[in-house]
Amino acid sequence: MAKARKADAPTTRIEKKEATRQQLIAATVEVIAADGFADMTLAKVSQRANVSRGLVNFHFTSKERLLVETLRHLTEEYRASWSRAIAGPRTARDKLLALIRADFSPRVCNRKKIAVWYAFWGEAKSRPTYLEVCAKADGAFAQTVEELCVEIAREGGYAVDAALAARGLRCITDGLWLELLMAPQQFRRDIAIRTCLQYLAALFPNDFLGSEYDHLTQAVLERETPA
Amino acid sequence: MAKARKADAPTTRIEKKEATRQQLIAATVEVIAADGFADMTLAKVSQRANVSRGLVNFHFTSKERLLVETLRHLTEEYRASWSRAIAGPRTARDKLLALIRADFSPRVCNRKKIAVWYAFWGEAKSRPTYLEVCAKADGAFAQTVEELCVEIAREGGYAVDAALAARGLRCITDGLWLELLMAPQQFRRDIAIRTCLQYLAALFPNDFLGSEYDHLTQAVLERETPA
DNA sequence: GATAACACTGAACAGACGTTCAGTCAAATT
DNA sequence: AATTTGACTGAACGTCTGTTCAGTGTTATC
Repeated sequence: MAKARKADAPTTRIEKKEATRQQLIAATVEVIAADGFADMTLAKVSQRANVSRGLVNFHFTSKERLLVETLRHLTEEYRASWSRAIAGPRTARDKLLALIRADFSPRVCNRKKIAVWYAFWGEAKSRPTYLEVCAKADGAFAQTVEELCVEIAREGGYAVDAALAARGLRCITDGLWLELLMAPQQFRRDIAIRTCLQYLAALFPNDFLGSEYDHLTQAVLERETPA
Repeated sequence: MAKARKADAPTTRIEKKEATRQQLIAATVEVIAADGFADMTLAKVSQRANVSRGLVNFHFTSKERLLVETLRHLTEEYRASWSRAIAGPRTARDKLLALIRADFSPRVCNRKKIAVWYAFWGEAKSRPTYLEVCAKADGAFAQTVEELCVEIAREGGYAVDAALAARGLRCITDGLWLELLMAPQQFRRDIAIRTCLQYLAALFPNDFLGSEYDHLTQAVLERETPA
């Protein structure tokens, strides 16, 4: 029984270390979402993670570093979400639909996570490190959306500025996130997706307009129902 | 010379009181933009406003109240901006254009102000008062945009969901604000306005598309040049 | 011109904050 | 089995926080 152990309880030292590290990051997200950036405290984080006060500094050296690592975790999670989403479909049109689907998937698009995103964005101007971390992630996402729009415009023979179209789509999804944050009672996932589809249908009617419209919304929603 | 005094230096007590009150709110905006919500301190605010430490509590009772009043000031300033903008034009189309123009006017749409907006939004989930203040303002704005879209859709005979169209436009402007905050070097006012115009042109082609497209952008920009 | 009102000051206070570190104990190594 | 390693604890620290309040000087009132 030297190396044998229960499957769900990692006992090796490095596994355990990484586990509590993730636990601390998760607790940080919880605390920021619950109390806001200004009232986020290492005492609260360690309490929510069920560890001692001093452990955060042991793992992350300082509060600021913990925050940066939390932001990195968020961006990586988001990147993984959309990059997984576009891996399946073949056509640019279907990839774009998958991207929208991923953007409103409950895993990344829920009020708790979005509150944390906005908290970091609000601090970004005064802490350039946050800006840097976000810029890298946003840049990759923006480029992907733009490439898809370019391809759709080219293949469909649309006379639209694809870069502008891509920027518009990204803005709409960001704005919808804000609506979930600020007016959660009137936010509905299906309406959010319809807002995006309406935009795409207006710009690329041959690809997104018509009988498939409602069908698409439906299909997108069905895949989301788990949460 | 009983009541006579220099025009630019208010000397009556209530005038002076209101002046320093506004000074404190302005200083709060400055500090949040410069240091972020988490590092905003009454000591910094009073220092930037050139008043003593204890004065904030004299005027606003508590730090939290100062923040609420600052948010109220921001929402009121924004409301005044767009409501002044739509007062001039006659047609719904021109009102909508004026609304967009106002949304990107340097007076309300600059990186400092937007950083503060996002700071408050990031805290809104944990402080319902912020949510309440914003909800009222956003509700009025949303309704106005929707009414304009409804009128354009009806008069132009467009077969679009006007509510959805209005929501999309609001989201685009919000998203563009985020771009100014997070990627200021690549943000350009003319591109932002074009992004909105492209959206409107796609939904209401007869009103926003065609030869006037570039002309409109130009006209909008000319009015903005002062800043 | 005397009195009252009041915007404003700045030192003082208690509490909470991030950070440090000597000590602990279980897991890895020998 | 003995030893070393290192993740983890929790009390202690200096600092900075929002808030209070007795005192001050100017403005308004009588």
